[in-house]
Amino acid sequence: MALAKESTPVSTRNETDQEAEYRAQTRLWLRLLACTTLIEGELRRRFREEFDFTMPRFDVLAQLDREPSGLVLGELPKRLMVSAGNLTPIVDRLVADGYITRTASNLDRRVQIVCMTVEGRKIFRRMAKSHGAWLAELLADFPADRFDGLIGELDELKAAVRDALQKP
Amino acid sequence: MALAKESTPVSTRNETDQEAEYRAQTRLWLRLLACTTLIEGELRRRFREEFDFTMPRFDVLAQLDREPSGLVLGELPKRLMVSAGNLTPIVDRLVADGYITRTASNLDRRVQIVCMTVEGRKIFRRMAKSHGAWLAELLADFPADRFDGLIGELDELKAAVRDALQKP
DNA sequence: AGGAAATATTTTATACTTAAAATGATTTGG
DNA sequence: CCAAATCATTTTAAGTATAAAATATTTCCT
Repeated sequence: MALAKESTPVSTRNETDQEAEYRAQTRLWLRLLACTTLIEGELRRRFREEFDFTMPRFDVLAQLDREPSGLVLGELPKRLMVSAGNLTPIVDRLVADGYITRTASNLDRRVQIVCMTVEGRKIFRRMAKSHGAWLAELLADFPADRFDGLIGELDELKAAVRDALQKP
Repeated sequence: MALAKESTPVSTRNETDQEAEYRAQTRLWLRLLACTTLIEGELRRRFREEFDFTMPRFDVLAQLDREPSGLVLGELPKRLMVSAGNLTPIVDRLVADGYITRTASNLDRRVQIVCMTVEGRKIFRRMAKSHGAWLAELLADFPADRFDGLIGELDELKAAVRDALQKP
């Protein structure tokens, strides 16, 4: 890093150490971001080209595929880690296009239940299969015997970050 | 429109094995995405709250911080892995706010050079320090002795994906 | 030289994303 | 029993992102 053009006074020595420590964490973060961006960009491109579909739409369907009896709308932002307001137009479009239904609960009229249609499920399955194949293709050169190890590390990383976010 | 491209590198296996393999790769992808989303969301929140700044803007400044003599505008989309059109309004705003300058090259009037201002650099340094501290805080619970290992794995993963993207 | 290809950047159209305010429905506490 | 707090969802405003078309400039090829 080209930070040290001026000589650092003795009094800021711990500052320099601090920056050295930050560097390792920044490297990890940049690698994580680079991998995600790389894969995400390619997946988006293929979704668009092959199915004229977007990843956020696919992600919603993926959640609903696991729930044959549908899902309370409010569950989606939690599971997908996006804001609630974001989902409104996405769900709107999926409904308009016939992939899912949205029905108000009659126990609590604030609540809405979203559920994949038969036709939606059929199309989703086709896309999910391609999605798996694309990932397999993109990850083919990564040694198969190190998959589980990396998954485990990332699980721990995620747990550690979650813990850190809980603390304050 | 019809790109009859079969992306099935494991075509000799039966469907069950294929799906089982896809599952491991999907798990890895979802973990990667979850970690990135979690960290990115928190960083964005803090940038906004502490500095009323966004991450894309910070990312541009981070590139320019390494280049005291400025950077050809066209380098930014490559380094940041975003589209060129995306950067136009971001650079516009950074110029308007006095963080950077944009000057046309007089050797080639298509080309523009962007360069951080003295004031921009000062503010950037302050933000970069906080950014490092936030990352340190978020990653504090991840064992320090496994940092380098994970960084190495991610480097390999990135290289593998890049290779896979090169192939066709 | 003169027109075609290439290059750098911007514009346009569309979609995603968040934060914060607004809306409408339900629960709760005095 | 009703006003206030709470909750689920939508709307709004601003910013980010892409792909594709447009613009402006330079280079390349006879």
